[in-house]
Amino acid sequence: MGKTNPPFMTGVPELLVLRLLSQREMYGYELVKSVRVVTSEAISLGEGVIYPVLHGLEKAGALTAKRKPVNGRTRVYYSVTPVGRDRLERLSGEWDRISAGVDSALGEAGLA
Amino acid sequence: MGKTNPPFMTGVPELLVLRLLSQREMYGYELVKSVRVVTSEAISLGEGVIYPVLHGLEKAGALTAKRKPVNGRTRVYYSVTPVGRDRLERLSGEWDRISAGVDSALGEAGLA
DNA sequence: ATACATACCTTGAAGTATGAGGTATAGTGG
DNA sequence: CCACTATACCTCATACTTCAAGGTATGTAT
Repeated sequence: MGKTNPPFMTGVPELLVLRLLSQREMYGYELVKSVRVVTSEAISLGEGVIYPVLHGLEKAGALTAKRKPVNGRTRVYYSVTPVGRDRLERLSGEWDRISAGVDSALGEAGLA
Repeated sequence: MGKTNPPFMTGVPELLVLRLLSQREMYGYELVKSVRVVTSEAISLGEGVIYPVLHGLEKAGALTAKRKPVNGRTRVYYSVTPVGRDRLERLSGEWDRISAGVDSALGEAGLA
């Protein structure tokens, strides 16, 4: 049934979604593909990850949704609110702190 | 009641414990303090985190435990087994992959 | 006596990434 | 005309794991 809490991924989807949407509005399906691109294929998030994150952030007031019909299909575009920008900054700082800590610990011996 | 799944921390305790023990054997209480030191105070893990990780890794065959009486108190020293070294390498590579991906995504716009 | 550091431990709570599965329309190749 | 793929939205159960708080006990300093 697949792994549920893979190492180092907690919080990453939310951070990436906020980061991407802070540059331009996008819809869910587009985000799925964009994450792969901006992480150089290092990280791949399924729709089952993206959509819940989107809904959660919208409920938290960090995103606003806008429905647009395109070619008969409906797309839901998301934009970042001021609340979302605060959240991005906070999360981003948290990431920097922790990744610096881990890298510091890992590099104790043979760093290039 | 305190946060349970803080962002970016999943897998980090295990990685740090394996990394520290790969350098020299240590006991739980010592690890708690060492983590703070090697991460430059960026990461602090309580005993409620360290001990379960230790027990889990021992059960998985990644660590071996050795009881030593010191000054009337008992210390349990842990060492990394070959299985643990494999696990450390795998986790370490995973960390590098994901942190590189995130950094790449975060740096898309205004990197210093 | 009081308090703090050492040193081990367990427990309940809660968040969350994942794969699989579900619906529906548009376009493409045979 | 039919099958298949891509687009585009969605939900759900599972299982993992960190965390704070609390518990036991000894040594040391005040």
